[in-house]
Amino acid sequence: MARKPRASSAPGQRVTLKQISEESGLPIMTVSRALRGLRGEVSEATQRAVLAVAERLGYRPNMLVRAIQTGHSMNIGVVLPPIATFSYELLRGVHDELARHDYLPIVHWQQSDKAIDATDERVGELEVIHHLLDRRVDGVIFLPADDLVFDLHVREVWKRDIPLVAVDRYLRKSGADFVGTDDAMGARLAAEHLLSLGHRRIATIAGEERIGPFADRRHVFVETVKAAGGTCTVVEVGKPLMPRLGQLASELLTMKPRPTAVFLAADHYAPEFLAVARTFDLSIPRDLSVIGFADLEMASYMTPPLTTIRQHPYLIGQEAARLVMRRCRGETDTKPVELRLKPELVVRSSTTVPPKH
Amino acid sequence: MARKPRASSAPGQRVTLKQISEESGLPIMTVSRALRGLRGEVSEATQRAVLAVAERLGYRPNMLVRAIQTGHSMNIGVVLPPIATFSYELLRGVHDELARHDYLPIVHWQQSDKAIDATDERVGELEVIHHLLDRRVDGVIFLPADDLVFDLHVREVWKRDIPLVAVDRYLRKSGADFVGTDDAMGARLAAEHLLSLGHRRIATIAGEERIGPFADRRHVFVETVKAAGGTCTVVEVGKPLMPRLGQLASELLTMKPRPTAVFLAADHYAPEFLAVARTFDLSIPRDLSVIGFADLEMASYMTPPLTTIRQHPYLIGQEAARLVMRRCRGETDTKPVELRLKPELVVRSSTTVPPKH
DNA sequence: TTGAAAGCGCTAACAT
DNA sequence: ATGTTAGCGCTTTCAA
Repeated sequence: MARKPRASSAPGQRVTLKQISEESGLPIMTVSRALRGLRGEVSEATQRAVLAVAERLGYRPNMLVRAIQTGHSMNIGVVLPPIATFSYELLRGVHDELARHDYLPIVHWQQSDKAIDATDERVGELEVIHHLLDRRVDGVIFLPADDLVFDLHVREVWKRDIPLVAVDRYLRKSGADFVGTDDAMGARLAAEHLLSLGHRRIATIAGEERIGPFADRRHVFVETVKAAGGTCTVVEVGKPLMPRLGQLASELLTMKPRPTAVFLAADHYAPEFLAVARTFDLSIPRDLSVIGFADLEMASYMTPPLTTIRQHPYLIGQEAARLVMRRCRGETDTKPVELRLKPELVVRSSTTVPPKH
Repeated sequence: MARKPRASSAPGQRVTLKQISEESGLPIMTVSRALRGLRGEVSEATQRAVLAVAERLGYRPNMLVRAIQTGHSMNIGVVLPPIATFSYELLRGVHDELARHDYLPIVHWQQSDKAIDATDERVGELEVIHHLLDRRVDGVIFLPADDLVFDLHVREVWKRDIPLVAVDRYLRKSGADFVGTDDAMGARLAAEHLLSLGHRRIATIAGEERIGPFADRRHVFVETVKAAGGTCTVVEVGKPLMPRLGQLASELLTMKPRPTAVFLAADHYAPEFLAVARTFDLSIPRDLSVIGFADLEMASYMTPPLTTIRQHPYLIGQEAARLVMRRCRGETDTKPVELRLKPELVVRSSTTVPPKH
C-alpha cells in the first residue's frame, strides 16, 4: 500500500546516491564506488559520468550513514575542563591536525555547575563522555581536571574499545596515552636560570601536589636548587586560589631572611603575587626575582614582563591528534605512549641578579 | 545462506536495541519507546523492565542512526576565522548553551594555508562548510572573516535548508540571522567618555571600512565627536597590520597640534601603539589619553591598564546558540533576526583629562 | 569491472 | 498500550 513519503521537511530534497543512479542509469553500487574513487573497481568513463551527475546535482555524501556502515564517524571527541587554561591553543592544534586528515573535533567542556546540580555527582560527570560516545566518536582527547572523575571516563571509553589520549595532565594509573609538557625539564630550566643569576635563597609557590604537572614542577625545582647548595621554601596553593594566594604571598614576603627569588608554578599566580609584592614596596626584579610557568599571553604584558617557562599547547594538541588518529587506524602497538614536549626558558624582565646587602 | 557478521572489529560487542529486546523478550519497538521515555505510549512496568536491562547491558543510543531517522544530528557546525579574536569566550558561550539542550558544537576553523594552497581559492574555502554539511549538522554558527567567501558559504548552507547565524560581523546583504555587539553604542560610549573628560582634538585608528563593525565604530565615533564640537582625525589600518600600525601611530603623534586623545578601533592595536607613544616620550594618560575596544584579557595587564569598551563574547555565543536551536525547531518567523548586545565602558588608567598648555 | 541482495541500528507510519 | 512493516542512505558481501 502507498505510504506517505518520510516528512523530514526537505524542500531542498536531499540528493542521494539513488538519485544519481536514476539520473545516470547506473546502479547505486557503481555510483558509490565511483564517488569514493575506488581505483581499479570502476572504469574511468563510468567514473567521469557519475562525477558529472553528482556535481550537477550538488551531491554531498552523508557521513552519518557512512559512519554506521564503516564504523568511522571521522569525529574525535575533545573533553576540556571548565577553567580556561591554555585550552584554546591546544584546541587549535588538535583541530588543525585532525582537519588535515578529514577528521573534526566535537568539543565538550566539563561544566562545573552540572556536577553540582546532580544528586549523584558521578552521573553528572559521565554525561559529558556519554554525549560524545553516543555520537560514536572514533576517539577521545581528554584534558583531565579531576583524577577520580577521569578514571570513570576512561573506563567508559575503553568499554567501547575506543582510543583515548590524555593531554597536559598525566595520570599514572590510567594506562592511557599521554601528551604533555616535560614539566621536570621546565622546572629544571627555571631553577637553573635563578641559580645561574646567583640566587640561593629561593621559594616556590607550588600547585596542588595531587595534580601531576604541579608535583613534578615542585620536586624537580626543589631538588635542583638544593643540589646547587641553595635552600627552597615551598608553599602550596590549592583551591580556591584567590584568597589563599594573597595570603601565602604575604607570608613568603615577610619571611626573614626574605627569599631573593620566587618560582610560581603557574603564570596565573603572577598578577596577584606582583600586586602583593607591590604592597610590600618591593621592586621587581631589583628586590625580588620572579619566574612563572606557562607563558600565557598576559605574561608578556605584565609589569614587568614576566620571565617564564614556555609550553607548547598548539604542538601538544597536534601530537595528541596524531596519536588518536594513529590509534583509530590501529597503527600503534598496545603499550601506552607517553610524549612530553620540551618547554623553553623565556627570559623577560622579572628576573635579575639577587640584591646585595 | 549464512553471511559473515559485519566485522567492525567490535570485541566490546556494541549493545543494540535488538539485544535488549532479546534479553527482555519485548519487541524492539517497545524497547525503543521505553528508552525514549515516550509518555503514554508505554506502561510503567514495561518501561522499568526495559530500563533495567538497558542499564545492565550498558546500552547507549546510537545518535548517528537516530539522526538519519529523525533528521536531527543534534550537532551544530561552528565556523571560526583563523585569527584568534575573542573566539574562545564566544565558543564557550555557544557550547554551554548548546550542551544545555543536548546539542554539541562541531568546530571548524578556517585555515589560512589551505586557501592559499588551492588552485581555485573558492574550492578550498567551501571545504570547511562541506565538512560540516557532510556531517549533517542541524545548523551553523558562522563568524565571517571575509565577506565574499561568506556569501558562498551561506548559499551552500541555505541550499540545504539549514539555519545559519552570523556572529560578530554582520553582512547586510546576506539576510542571515545575526548576533553581535552594538558597535554604534560602543563607539558612542568611547566618544562620550573622552568628550566628558574635556577632549576636543581627537583621533582614531580605525579598522578596515569594509568590515562592518569597524565601519560602525568609525562613523559613530567621528559623528559623536563632531556633534560635540570636536575634531576627529581618522587613519585606517588594514592588513597587514603590523608594519602599517607603527607608521600610522608615528604620523598621528607627529601631527601639530597633536591630538589629546586616541580611540583605537581594537585593543589589539594597543601594545604597538603604546610602544610608539613611548618612543615619543609621551606619558599615557598625562600627555595622551588612549581608549580601546574589546576588553581583551591583555587590556587589564597593560601599562597603563587600558580604558576600553567591553564586549560580551560569551553572551553573544549563547544568544547565537539559542537562535540556531530555535531555528532548528522552526520556532521563529522567517524574518532575519538581528541582535546586538550592549557593550559597556570600562574605565581604567589610560584616559584622563587633556594636558593643558 | 559490474550487479543484486542484505544489512547497519534505529524510528515513523501504520496497524491492532 | 503494543505489534508490524517499511524504510533512512549508504557499504559490505557475495555472485556474475
